[in-house]
Formats: sequence, C-alpha cells, structure tokens
Amino acid sequence: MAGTMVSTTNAQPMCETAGKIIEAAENLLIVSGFSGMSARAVAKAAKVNIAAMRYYFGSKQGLFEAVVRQRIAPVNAERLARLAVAETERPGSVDAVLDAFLLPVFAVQSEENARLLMARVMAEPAEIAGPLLSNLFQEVIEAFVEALHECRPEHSRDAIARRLSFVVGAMSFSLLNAKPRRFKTALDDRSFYEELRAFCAGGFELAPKGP
Amino acid sequence: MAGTMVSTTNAQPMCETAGKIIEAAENLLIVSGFSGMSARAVAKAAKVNIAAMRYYFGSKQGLFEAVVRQRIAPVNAERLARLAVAETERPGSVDAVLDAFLLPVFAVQSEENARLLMARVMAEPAEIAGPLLSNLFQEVIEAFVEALHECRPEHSRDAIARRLSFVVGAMSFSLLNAKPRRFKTALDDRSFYEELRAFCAGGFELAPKGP
DNA sequence: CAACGTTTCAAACGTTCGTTTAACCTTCTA
DNA sequence: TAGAAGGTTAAACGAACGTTTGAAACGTTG
Repeated sequence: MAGTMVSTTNAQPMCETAGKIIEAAENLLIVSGFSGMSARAVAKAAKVNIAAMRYYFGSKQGLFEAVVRQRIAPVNAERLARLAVAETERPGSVDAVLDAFLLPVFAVQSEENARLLMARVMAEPAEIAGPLLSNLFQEVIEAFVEALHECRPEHSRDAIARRLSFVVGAMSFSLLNAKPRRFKTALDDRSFYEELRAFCAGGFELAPKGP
Repeated sequence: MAGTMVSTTNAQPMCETAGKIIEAAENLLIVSGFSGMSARAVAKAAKVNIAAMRYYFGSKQGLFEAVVRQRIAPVNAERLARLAVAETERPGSVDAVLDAFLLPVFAVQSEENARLLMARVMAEPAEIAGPLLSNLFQEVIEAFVEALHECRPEHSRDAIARRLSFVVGAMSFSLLNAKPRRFKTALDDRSFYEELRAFCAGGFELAPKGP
C-alpha cells in the first residue's frame, strides 16, 4: 500500500508538499493536458521529489483526479445550492437556473485557474477523464435538466440535456480559446459572463423547428 | 531533407502508404488526442513501418497537421462558399449565416470522423494546434464575424466574435461528449443539428444586458 | 535516549517515446 | 545490363516516460 495517500473525498488540511504538487500539476494540466504533462515536470515545478507524487496520490492518474476533484467539486456544490435558491425565489426562470449553473464558475473567489482547469478537463479524451467526470457531474446534470425542464416543459428532457451540453460547450471552449485569442475576444470577466449568459438564455427561448 | 514528403497545401493523389497512415492517425487522434497518440501505434494500426511516417510527413507533428488540414480545409472552403450564397439569397438572416457555418460540418458527405476530428483538434492544447488552427480559421472567422455583424449591427464586432466562439464551443463540445454520452443525448444527426442551430440562432437574438 | 511512524530523497527500474540510419526492394531509364 | 530514383524495411539511437526501491531525515512519543 502507498503510505498515507490523501483522501479524495474531503478537502483536509493536507501537508505542504501535497499542496505544492497539486498546484504545480494544475498549472501544467491547464496548458498541456494530461498526456502532455509529465510527472517529472510536475515534480520539478513543485520543487519536490518525484517519488512524493506516488506517495501522496498513488499515480499520475491519481494526482490528476485529485486536482480535478478539488476544483470541480466545490463549483458543483455551489451550483446545487444556488439552484435550490433559484427554484424557490424565481421559479420557472431559465435565466435564474442558468445563473445558478454558470455563476459559480465565474464567482470572484474562484480564480482564473479554476475556470481554465475545468475547461481543459472537459476537453480531455474520454479514456482519461470520462469516468471521473461522470461521477462529478451526474448529480448536477440531472438536477439542472430537471429544473430546466420545469421552466420549458414543451422541450423533451433529451432536448434539454442536449442544450445543456451546448451551454457547457460554449463556456468551456470559449475559456480554452480565450488565451490564444483565436477569436480575439477581450476577456473582461464581467462582460464575458454577461455575454455568455445572454447567449445561452437565448438558446433556450426558441423551440426546435420542423415537424 | 526528407525524401518526397507530401505537400501540405494541396490534396494530391498521395500514395497508398501515406493514405493508410493518415487514416490510422485520424482514428487514433480522435480517441486519444495528439499527446496520447503514439507514432508507433499509428504505424501499427496502419500496418506500415514507422519510418514511413517520417518519410512522408517529416515528424509526428507534420502528420498531425496533414491529418487536420485534409479534414478541415474542405469544410472551411465549403463554409465560405455557402456564406457567399447566403449573403445574396437571404441577406441579413442570422439563420442563413449559421447554416453556412454549421451545415458543412454535418453534411452527409463528410463522415462522422470529420466531425469528431474537428472537435478533438479544437480541444487540443494551444501549444500543439494553436498556430495551425489560427491559419486554418482566420479567414473563415473574419468572414463570418463580418457577415453576422451585418445581420446584427447593434452588436459590436467583439461581441459577435465572442458569440461565434460560443457557437463553435457548443458544436465541438457536444460532439466530443456525444460518444461517452455524458449528456445522454441521442445522436440522431438530423435532430441534433436542428437543435444546435436553433440554440445558436437563439443565442444571437438577445442583446447583451446591462447599462 | 531509544524506538517508532511519517515524510523526503537520490537512484535506478524497465518501458516506450520520436527519431534516425543504412540497407534492401522495386521500377523506370539510359 | 547498369544505374539512378523512389519507396519500404528492420534495427537501433538517445532521451524521456511512469513507477519503484531502500535508505536517510524528520518529528513524536514512550
């Protein structure tokens, strides 16, 4: 067995070394992805011996999952909390539901790294991040599909789910490509979010065409 | 210098070996991404000696760019052609412009691999696909931003560009995640496209909020 | 101090990576 | 028939990969 190995389910104090590893891994993950990030590069960036990675996280894959969980779990928890509020305070409002889904990603306390990591992980090949993301997102997706279905009962749940995936895609992709500036969008966080929310809300307004 | 090396600018007949390499590389690229795909795995899948890769494409990166160009260049050419038609036949129609942008990706003659490859490449880290994608998409993006700006002059060009990136994101991401079925969307191509187009069109209807 | 569990380290494990060499085979030309 | 050119091959290059080992350093407790 591998020494102590920090639990993956709770965010305990966690010693300094494990924290440095996670931070370095996060930064490298954002720019290179899982396969492009070498464990040795992480150790070097964290100024830590490479064996510490196995000691704390078991493997490179284990480190990856720890990084992702630490960033995404709080965002999803916040999403569910805000959704509960939205459903009581503004029932039937697509805007409110979308805010509950999107705002936790852009909230001030979550740094830019959280956004970029989320986008990068979403773009990871299924064989790397698939099961992990299924676990992390299943509850959230079900809850938001249900909430949106109540706002727009004329859409099938399948249609709602598809459109929610469009929302996630619009958010993830534009975050990923904001840096290289392929679409030369100025990344003023506030107006970026307003634009994204407006786009997504509009996307739910129209019923699908055709018979 | 590396023997003959197929030109990267035109799609000439290309010998059987090079074709087999490209086909195998495409399939592996879709499921594993660039960093996760090894040149040896490509050679094995193509039943070809690994040195043939360098002979025809110079390097793994060269092979990657050849695969991407061969798939994306025709799509973008078709986009521009359809845009020209749309601008004369249905001037001012966002729907027509979006069709010109999206339909070439879903056209019947372009196989599913073309869609999946495009989505996977868009999700590739910038250090791998950045410059290539900039070259391939610059003209298309400029043209479509301009066309959409003429349809919706009340939006700034920056806002239009941002929303176009949302469109690309919605398309790419939902294609990427259609296989693992994280959003359990049934991938009937026809209705999928209808839904995507409706979502994106709706996204252009609303002006951004705020002062 | 002695003994213990925890954390860190240098060093090496075997494997696989992308790349390269040099020889071989075929095909066409002189 | 000799030779050049184009295409393919097996074999190996050095480097980097993720992982593992075993012992040194550490802090705590008896």
